[in-house]
Amino acid sequence: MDSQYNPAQIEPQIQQRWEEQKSFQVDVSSSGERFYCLSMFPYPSGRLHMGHVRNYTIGDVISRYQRMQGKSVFQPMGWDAFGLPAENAAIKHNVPPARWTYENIGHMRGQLQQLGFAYDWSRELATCKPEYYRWEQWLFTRLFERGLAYKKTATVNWDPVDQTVLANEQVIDGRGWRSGAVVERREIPQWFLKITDYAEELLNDIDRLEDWPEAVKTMQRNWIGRSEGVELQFGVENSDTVLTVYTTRPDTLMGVTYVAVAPEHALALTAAAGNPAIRKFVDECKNMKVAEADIATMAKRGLDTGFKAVHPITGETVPVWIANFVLIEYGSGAVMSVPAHDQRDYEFARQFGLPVKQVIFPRGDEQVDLEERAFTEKGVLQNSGAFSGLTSEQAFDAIAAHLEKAGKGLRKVNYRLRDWGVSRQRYWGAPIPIINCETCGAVPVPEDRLPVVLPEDVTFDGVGSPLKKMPEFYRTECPRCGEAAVRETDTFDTFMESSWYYARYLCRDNNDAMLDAPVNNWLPVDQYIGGIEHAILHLLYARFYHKLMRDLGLVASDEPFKRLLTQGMVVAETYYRESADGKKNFFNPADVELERDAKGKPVKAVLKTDGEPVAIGGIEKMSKSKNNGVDPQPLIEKYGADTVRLFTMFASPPDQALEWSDEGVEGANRFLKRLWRLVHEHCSAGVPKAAARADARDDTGKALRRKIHQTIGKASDDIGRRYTFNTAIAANMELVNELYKFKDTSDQGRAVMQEGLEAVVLMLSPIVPHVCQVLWEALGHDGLLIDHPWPAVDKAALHQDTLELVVQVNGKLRGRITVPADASREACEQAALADENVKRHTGDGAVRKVIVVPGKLVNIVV
RNA sequence: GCCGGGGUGGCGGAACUGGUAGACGCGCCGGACUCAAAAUCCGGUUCUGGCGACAGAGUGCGAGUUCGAUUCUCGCCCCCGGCACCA
Repeated sequence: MDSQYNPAQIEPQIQQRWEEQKSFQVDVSSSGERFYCLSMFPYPSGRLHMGHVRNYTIGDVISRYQRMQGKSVFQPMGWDAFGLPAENAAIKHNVPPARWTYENIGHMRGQLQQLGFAYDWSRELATCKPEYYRWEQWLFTRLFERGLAYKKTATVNWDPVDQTVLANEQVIDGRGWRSGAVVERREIPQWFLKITDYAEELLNDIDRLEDWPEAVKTMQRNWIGRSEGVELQFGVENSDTVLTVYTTRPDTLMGVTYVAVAPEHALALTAAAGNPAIRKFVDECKNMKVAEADIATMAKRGLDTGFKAVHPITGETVPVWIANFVLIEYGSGAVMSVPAHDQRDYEFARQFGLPVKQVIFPRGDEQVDLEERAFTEKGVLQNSGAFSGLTSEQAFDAIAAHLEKAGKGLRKVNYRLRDWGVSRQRYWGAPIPIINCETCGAVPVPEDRLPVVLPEDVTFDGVGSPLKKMPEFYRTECPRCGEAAVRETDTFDTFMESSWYYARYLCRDNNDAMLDAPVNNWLPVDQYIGGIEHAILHLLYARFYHKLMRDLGLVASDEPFKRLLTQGMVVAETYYRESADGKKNFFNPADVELERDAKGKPVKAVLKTDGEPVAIGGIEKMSKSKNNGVDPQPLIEKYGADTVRLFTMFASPPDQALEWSDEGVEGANRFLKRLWRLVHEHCSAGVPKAAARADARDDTGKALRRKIHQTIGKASDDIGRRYTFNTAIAANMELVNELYKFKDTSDQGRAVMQEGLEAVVLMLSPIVPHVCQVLWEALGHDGLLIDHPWPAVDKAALHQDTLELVVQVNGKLRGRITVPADASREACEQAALADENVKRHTGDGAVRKVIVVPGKLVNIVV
């Protein structure tokens, strides 16, 4: 071996050997124990960012570890290739989205290969290819036939100047990002998948996801949002309209003082027709975003329609108001309002001088001050006619029964979850396989005419979808009646592609079916890894899709992902200068130098190019807008893939945010060089014969062997069970420090050293596979390390004759004692009480109690 | 606003089941090697007081449970992720 660690030289060589031997190609039909390890595939944005490197290193470490456990491991990679950025790039650089995407894929594939990930590249897929999305189109037509896909109107952000629908992120301060025009809400017809039909199963099956993070499961439960309540009707005076509302608190029904409807509600439109002020208000309500966060935080606005709603029990009337926060899409677009017992209703009533009627009173002596806020807890009913005196729980049943008997209401289980809108008014996506015929309506494209291929050679001007300007695409004939008809020009939400790719990897080349039988040998995915930002949408849609595919007989399991690891974000310091107009101009951390005080605390940051100071802006998620992204490419070139992999695994546990640090990368590289030198030094004196058994008799040798096997135990648990790769690495660094101190050059000593070095190389190999392969060979082994089993703990080496115990007096640390490993409680107690410093603190005080925690501590209570 | 997560030295983090707070790394300080620098090696490094032995304080803030709390309970503050058309 070379005396110098030279990653630029060894990494391509090792990668080439893996490739030549097809080390990571998997025979899907092979038998034996299987492990499917999947990282969320990337959007091909152009270059890998640190988030990708982190995600894929985690997956690679788990894959390589599982392989060392003797399993057949499948780890694929592909491209979530449809999406908005390709269209933005097309507008900006005048390049077709397809070309831009394929070029990005080419570049990023090269970067992934440089990082040495153990992917089966023979199964790579890209979702923008017709061979992929044809099956998604096929599935959609099946769902359409089953009534699981349907069309209804939905609200979108409409840019009146660009004549286009905007994504929420394209609406900035209420205006279109390109046109600057005030964005309007607009209702347009769109396709939906009935995920609500699966709400109950999606909720119940969360309980079976034992190896998912609790946080993700809780978020999904809350997102689905099952509730039990009553759906009831208010009549409207001088109108045929019936206002249907849903409430989880029917016990508060007698406290209703008004009913609120959405600005788009039929009753609001009727009121607007005869009243210019109402008309104006309804129009103004259109100027708001569709995002829930914006709706929840915006100023509440309302106006009386003049209509009176008739209370379903008392027959009394209450006013009907239009409120901007009531959404036409959720439920019926109307809500009953009980200001005394709902905080939002309370604030609205206060703002507009509507009455507050208390009907629920606390059970105990709790004080209720309706001048301050609503009383939202349950209690006992008063002022509620026949229901007065009942508890909230009793009143729920009594009022529900009363309404049901009168035909004015029904108990109902409700879900917060809404059906999944899959239409996008965009070009770069999978075409929705529907033909609109004037006589036959929406007709699915027949199976033998799929895929509906997206034309890739397009000109892009940014106004509307190019598909709408391509008669050769949309002009067709109705598959049913043969008359001239028009193709759907909307495309699918890209979540459609990412909801089933994990299964398609296993039969990528099957052109006869979406999935085939052998995929079930590998599903569900054993380990899925991706960003926490996907905790709800992507992971819920994929679960839904899996159940759809199951019900179509395509998969045999109920859930797609057995174990889930959600990685934290990659964040970095931000630096900026403010220009005269108050605009912040951000600088990349790579271009900034820090000045520190005597303690090393950063006090000032200067730009490398001009030496002038820049402001330190705080740590944020790496992003283009803050210009704090660190490009992994130069780091790979400077330090090698192993160093980048080691740093990303060492800097923090995978589920927490990772803060970027150039010095940390330097440190990771230093450790690899240190390990290299240690092996080199050891081997330059000749490699001990494999037959020489490490069996130390002296104390230092025994202590080192104990450390070696303790480290194996810890690293096995950290990598195999806990997924705390940072602590596994730290444990190996400790071991390397111990090996450096070990100077015994006898045959016996060198055998222990050999044992220790082999253990470190094996344990680190999933994380830094290239350097470990070279060191493994230097240590006298032939062939590929990836096929060597994970090291085992020698229990005999762990034995200890004596233990150190901590002694506390009243819970404070006062001394340490060394006792035989098998010392009795009493012996530990005696030894503790005999300690000089302990004596000083116990003094003359009577010992009230002594707590002995075996192997850990003795606490003396005085 | 709602749902979820987080807050520990100068910094990233460790402490896994209520039991030694600060492992490991970075940074900084000192030393060795060198003509010198880099690299490397060795030592120190939570804060305060003390030559030291040691003592006091300390895990966002305020209370509580406990022999003992970073860990459990309650109330608050701040930061981050998601909120259905970014992926």
